[in-house]
Amino acid sequence: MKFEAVTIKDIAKALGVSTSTVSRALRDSYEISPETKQMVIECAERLNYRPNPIAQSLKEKRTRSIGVVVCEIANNFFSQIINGIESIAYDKGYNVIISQSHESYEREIMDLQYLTSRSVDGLLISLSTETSDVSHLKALNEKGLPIVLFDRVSSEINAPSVVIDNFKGAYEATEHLILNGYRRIAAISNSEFLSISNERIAGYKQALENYGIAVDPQLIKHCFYGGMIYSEIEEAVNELMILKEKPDAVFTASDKLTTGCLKTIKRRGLRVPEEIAIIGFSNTEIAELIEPHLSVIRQPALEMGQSAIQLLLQQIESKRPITQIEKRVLSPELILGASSLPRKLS
Amino acid sequence: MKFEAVTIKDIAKALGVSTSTVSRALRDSYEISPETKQMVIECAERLNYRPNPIAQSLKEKRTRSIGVVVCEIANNFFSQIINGIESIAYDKGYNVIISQSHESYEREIMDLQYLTSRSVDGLLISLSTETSDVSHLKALNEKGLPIVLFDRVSSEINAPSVVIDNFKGAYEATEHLILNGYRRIAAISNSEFLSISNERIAGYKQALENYGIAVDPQLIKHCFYGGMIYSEIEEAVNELMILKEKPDAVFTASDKLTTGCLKTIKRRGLRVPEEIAIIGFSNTEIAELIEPHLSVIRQPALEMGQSAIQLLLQQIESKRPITQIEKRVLSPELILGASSLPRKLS
DNA sequence: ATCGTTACCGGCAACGATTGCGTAAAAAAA
DNA sequence: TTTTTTTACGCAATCGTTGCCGGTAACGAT
Repeated sequence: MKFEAVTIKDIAKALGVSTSTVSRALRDSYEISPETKQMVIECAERLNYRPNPIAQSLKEKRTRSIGVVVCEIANNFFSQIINGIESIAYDKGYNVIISQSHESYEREIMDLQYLTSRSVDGLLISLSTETSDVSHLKALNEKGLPIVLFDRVSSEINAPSVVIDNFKGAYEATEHLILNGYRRIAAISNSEFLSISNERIAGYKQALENYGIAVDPQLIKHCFYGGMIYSEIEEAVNELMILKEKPDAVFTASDKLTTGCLKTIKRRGLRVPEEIAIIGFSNTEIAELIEPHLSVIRQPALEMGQSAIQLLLQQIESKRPITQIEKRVLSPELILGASSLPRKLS
Repeated sequence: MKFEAVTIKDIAKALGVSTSTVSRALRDSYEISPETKQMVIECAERLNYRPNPIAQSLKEKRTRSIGVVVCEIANNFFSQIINGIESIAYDKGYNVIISQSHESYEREIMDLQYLTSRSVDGLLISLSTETSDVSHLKALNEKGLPIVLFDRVSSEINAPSVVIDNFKGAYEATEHLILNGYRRIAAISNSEFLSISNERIAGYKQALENYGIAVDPQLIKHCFYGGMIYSEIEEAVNELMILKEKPDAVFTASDKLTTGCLKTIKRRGLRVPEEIAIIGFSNTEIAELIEPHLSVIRQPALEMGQSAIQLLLQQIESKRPITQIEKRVLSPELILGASSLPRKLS
């Protein structure tokens, strides 16, 4: 398939027919006699012919490949999503081209440029932290490139999306802490520019309000890079712990933040949950191994990936542009461990 | 870039020159006058022209894309490797097409078929557990497809490779256990068909022998799917724990095996390291959060990915076939925690 | 005998970019 | 002024595949 690839011409020459005939025979056209078809198909098999997808792409203006942009591959949540995407794409004969934005707006633009220049048939993207202006995506979408947003979305783009019910996840986690007796609950979240971040903080606030606890802005920390840089988390935790009224619990809004926060807490020698309880978003598969067992809000990452690519393929393979913009909302799951056990009053 | 992509023809028409002139001007050919070049370049920018890589591929018989086959994306070790691959590929203008074999030989064959039919310029692969026959890869390689093997390799294929010094990692881990006073050291490893598995077990055995400890076959367990199926590990541990002479320590030979084994041990309520010590290969970023802190052999995954793609690009971009088959060996790193602390004699 | 169908198949062009070859015009050499 | 050289560009083929148009033979109908 590399140097001496067999082409339709070789078959034509071998059989003494025209390339058009071969092409049609292979595509099972009605205007080719059964005998010729038979002959062509046999010859193709004998020569181990594989159609050249490059040439097909050039003609048909489709590449059967889709682009995926995430901030980071080496991340439980995103690698699980990619797993979901890949599995379905594979079944449908599409291939997946992966790019990382590393949370950089510029890099995201570059990625997109690159992917579109490679003529992907569609795009799956979770926005970078730095991305506040989405006009590049809007432009692409309006030009007719099928796009599906997932996880970190933007309402400005008129495209289907798959998200987690972030509000609910955060609300339930916070409520759980409240019901277990915690009152000064801190929140550590990603950049405030991120959709997911705001929704999660909103859920957190709503829970506090519903239970008559005042929201204290001092207790809300944002880590711009979402914990990609560990010192960011460390600083946030430190700032919380030097408060006059220290928090008795903390809610963390992402995977890296959760593990990073716990790491800092442990390094400071604080006992969990006695001195500070913790619950957070995380897709780690080893919450059970962490001491104390970590209470987590788990996101259905695999399903998210599958949903996203399904929506995309649906869009790609439908002839007419979709008018109905579907927005799928998946529910996160609360998995309770010992890190948020009922508060023991001392 | 989707519907009304600007082509070289559009520029030619707009400027009243031929497409060849445009092409040559854009490629900075010496036979185009500076003024014309200037004009063409300006026009190209104005129209936001992007060369169509599909057409280029068809002509140049290269796609600037490389295929990657791993058993599983959602795995710390492999996602870190992919991160390394992607970062360098991106810089060099290549894109990365990812496939998962899910440890299945058949699926691996399919993946390969798919990737080669997409005319990737090169291939990066870590063999599936089930793969014992590598003739498909040999054939591909001999046909001229540049291949680099990583992690799970086969000596039958005449291609560059990047591996971890598995023997050393296992040896040092086992030695560490011995020096800390453990004597009945069990080993849980992947399928015995896997190169890495054998090397790690060999290192384990060598360490035992060097310290005058007899190798007990009963203490060596193989999990065919390397822990993809949790029950496999559970069973292995259970078998070890019903032995008359129970092990006092266990060495685990992969990420999933390590965490899975610890999970089982914890579920059985065994104290670590008092009742059983553990050390194993793992690339988790949160070993520190695990109680007791997990002693791990950490593999330089990012570097492995980077090394592999460098070797591949080197091969792709060199005119003549490489005669020197390079085999890079990276050193694993022992990171000691509390799970393998010196044995307290009771 | 002529015409219209039907069944089959080939030629040509096109997708977008690149390139060897040819050549007109300009510049240099005679 | 004529010849040669250089400069600068166009033509057409090519990569592998497919779509459109057209053509031919065979056959039955008129």
